[in-house]
Amino acid sequence: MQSFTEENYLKTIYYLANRQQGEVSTNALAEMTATKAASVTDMLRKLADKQLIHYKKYQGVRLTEEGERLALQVIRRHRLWEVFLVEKLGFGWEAVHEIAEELEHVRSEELVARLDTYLGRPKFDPHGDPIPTPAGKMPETGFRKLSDVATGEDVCLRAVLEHSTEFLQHLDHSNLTLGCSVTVTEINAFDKSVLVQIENDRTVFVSYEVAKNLLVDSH
Amino acid sequence: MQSFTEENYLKTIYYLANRQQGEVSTNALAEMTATKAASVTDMLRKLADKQLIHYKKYQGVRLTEEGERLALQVIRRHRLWEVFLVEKLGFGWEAVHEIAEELEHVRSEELVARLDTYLGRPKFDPHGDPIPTPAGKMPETGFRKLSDVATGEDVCLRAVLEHSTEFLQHLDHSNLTLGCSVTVTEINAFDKSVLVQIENDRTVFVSYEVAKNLLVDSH
DNA sequence: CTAAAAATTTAGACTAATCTAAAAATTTAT
DNA sequence: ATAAATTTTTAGATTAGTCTAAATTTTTAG
Ligand SMILES: [Mn+2]
Ligand SMILES: [Mn+2]
Ligand SMILES: [Mn+2]
Ligand SMILES: [Mn+2]
Repeated sequence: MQSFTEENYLKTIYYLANRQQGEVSTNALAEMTATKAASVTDMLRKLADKQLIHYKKYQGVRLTEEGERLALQVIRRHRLWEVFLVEKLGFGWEAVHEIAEELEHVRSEELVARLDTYLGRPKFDPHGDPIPTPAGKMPETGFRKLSDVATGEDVCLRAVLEHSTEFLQHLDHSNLTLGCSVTVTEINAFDKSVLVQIENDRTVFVSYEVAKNLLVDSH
Repeated sequence: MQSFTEENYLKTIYYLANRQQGEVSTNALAEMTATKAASVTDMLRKLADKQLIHYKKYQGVRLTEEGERLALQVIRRHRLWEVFLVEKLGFGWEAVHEIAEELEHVRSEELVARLDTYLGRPKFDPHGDPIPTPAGKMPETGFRKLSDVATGEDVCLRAVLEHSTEFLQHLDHSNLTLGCSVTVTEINAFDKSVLVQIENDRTVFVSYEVAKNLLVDSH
């Protein structure tokens, strides 16, 4: 059994490993967990002793199979709770992350299984992130960035890469909702901003910064 | 802001103070929290420093107003989550306490308020225990024990005093469900066991041990 | 009312998680 | 290829919560 702290480290290692390529560095972990590098080193030794990570001094860190399984269980719980908070309790998608950070540490297999059933076995969380399987596998999504879509293409908004309140509220104000169908009508050659038509209705302006953080697929 | 541990001590002090009369003893707390008396003493000093309890060495302990308010907030969260687990996720009433022990420590006013609304502002948890108000007051229930009911009286099952799995499952098997109306048809003079007729239908045998742990009211 | 028993507190130690400052290893740049 | 810069680890402390063993206070009983 792991502590809250150990679970948070495992989750963070998972995220960083999938953000960059190869081993995760001590400093990157220190920044993400808002601790100091010295503290991270101590924890890495502990996780290595428990066989949850591969760790050689000065060489960075990588999850073992068991470590990845545990990390994905935590992420599964996090994302299921986020679905609950949005779908059942009516929270906005910008408000749920903080609360899910706490709920994710309630470890009861039975609870997670029943919550999953209650929510209708969702495949994605409110931000479009895939929910890991009970067995501990992260589903692949073939999403690409809106900034990579060609003019005239008709795609479906699926996920956000940026989770900040400001970004999510900006999307709300622009009527850009996950699940909605958009057509790229124009791409500005200079600043790469795009105009998209939402659900064959109104057209909205999307800056390159925003388009880079929106994931879509082709229905 | 209190730690999980501090919240658990406050809650335990509240329960013990309302179980007996007067101050709560160090040993009673040690037993309830499954720690040693020496550890309790350390924590009592800390809670006293934070003005959450009245504490004089060797004299036992009592919650301050602020301490009681916090204890009741924890109990409110615990009981609301128990309602959620039974009503929404379909857990049996014997299975929810353990999980609620963890969920009760997720501190988000907004979460508790929304959960309360979502559940329909319940007044009682699955065991018939009253849910404290958001302001931190414990509602009074005028319940009395089934063992104190006279022959011929018609009452409603409202709560259990004993929360063990064995007891709760025994009630399930006897078709004794909270909310159901029972009439005492006979009281055995020797062992104080009673016969009750459930919902004007079948009659079941209730031992004195069980009757002492069932609370009822007169509709 | 004293002496034994019981309850409580103190003293000193341990673990988990963190920190700062200093040392060591690795990477980068001349 | 060496020196400088950066990253990482070690050393030594700190805090929360816990423990055992010993000391102290309160309660109970003769
Ligand atoms: Mn999140
Ligand atoms: Mn999310
Ligand atoms: Mn309970
Ligand atoms: Mn209960």
